[in-house]
Amino acid sequence: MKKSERTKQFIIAQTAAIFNKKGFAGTSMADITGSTGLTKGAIYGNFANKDEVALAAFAFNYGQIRKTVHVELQKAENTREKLMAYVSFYEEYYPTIFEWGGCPILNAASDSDDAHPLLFQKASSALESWRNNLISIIEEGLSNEEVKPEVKPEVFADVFISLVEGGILIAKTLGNQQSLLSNLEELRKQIERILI
Amino acid sequence: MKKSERTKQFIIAQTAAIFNKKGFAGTSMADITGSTGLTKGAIYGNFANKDEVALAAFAFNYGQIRKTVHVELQKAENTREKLMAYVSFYEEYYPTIFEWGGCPILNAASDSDDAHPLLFQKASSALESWRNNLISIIEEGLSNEEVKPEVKPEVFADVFISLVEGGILIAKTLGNQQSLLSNLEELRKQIERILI
DNA sequence: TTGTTTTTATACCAATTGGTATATATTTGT
DNA sequence: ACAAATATATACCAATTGGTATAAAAACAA
Repeated sequence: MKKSERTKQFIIAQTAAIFNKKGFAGTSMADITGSTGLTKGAIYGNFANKDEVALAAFAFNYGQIRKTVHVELQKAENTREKLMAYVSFYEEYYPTIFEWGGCPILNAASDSDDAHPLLFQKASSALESWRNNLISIIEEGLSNEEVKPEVKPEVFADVFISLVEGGILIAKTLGNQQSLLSNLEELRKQIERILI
Repeated sequence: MKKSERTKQFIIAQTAAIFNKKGFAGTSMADITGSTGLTKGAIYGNFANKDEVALAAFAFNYGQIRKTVHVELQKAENTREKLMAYVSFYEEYYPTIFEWGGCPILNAASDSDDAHPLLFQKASSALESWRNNLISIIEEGLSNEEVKPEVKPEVFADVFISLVEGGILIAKTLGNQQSLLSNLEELRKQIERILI
């Protein structure tokens, strides 16, 4: 790995949480140089502009979560285990997610919807891919006769995502983890309810 | 109503949607003077600083929703009708909410959590009061024997809020209203499920 | 080790940021 | 209608914004 690539990764790692917490407009180049200890010369030598750092930071934040979920998902062997793997992931990692400023998809989507179309598109794609993955799991469950035939995959996927993101939002805003934990427990029940 | 108060209300009305869409850091004084047609002199003659305009804009956005929900809620006579009134409100007004940049509580909470403690506190209070209102409705339903005794008010309130806010988030991010509408339909079913 | 390429620090830039002093208009109470 | 109070426009401010040219320093290939 060349020096430039290492520096790039270092900059991303140092600024990812800042962008997630303060948003695109709220994060300045001074924040970036400050948190990395590098100068503007180094930043602009590795990134074309602030936008590219923000985009890379989002990809990093999202990638961390994606990667970890993927590992949990690999262990799962049927529909129940796959859906429950998501729940377990959030039960286990929510303190880390909170430390990093909350869910990057929620943050990036509501931060950039009107101001930063490129970042918004990335957030949108990330959410869509999560949703599509849930839909696939349920569709597979339907054809395997693990899921009740009247279940609509899209509808359940949206409820699923809402209980997770809503739980994070409430817990972070009210400062009580319990709201997320009880949402996850409720999600468990709703998963059981759609299974045969 | 004095001139200053009228101007104040005018500034708030013109900037409320901008703050909701672009966030605190993303909205500049130039945005405020631009959208009102007034100069800095006029703005700073009526508000101490940008913070106060942002705070007033949030209060306005939240107040609009609160007021309209309150009207719908007045017509309701029992637990079912009260809970359903919320659902009907969102079914009816979601196009307006989207035009204004989405739910002000969600936006303000995720915009200000790390950057602007005062605004975050307002968003937090707003969410708490919504949650408390739902809890009260369910508690009353419990003592009236309209709600099944095993129902936990806090848990259901969190699920309720999550389905609404999650639906808004998904619909706005993916550009499909259907996710919100199906969440609201699902919420209706979940309300029926806790009723006796 | 040397010569070339790449990476970084410094110093600078114009534009914009939030904010203020003040003088001129405009309301307002009488 | 008139004087006092209030509100607004203009011109300005220092600080910060994102970004660039350039020269020194470090990494790299031979």
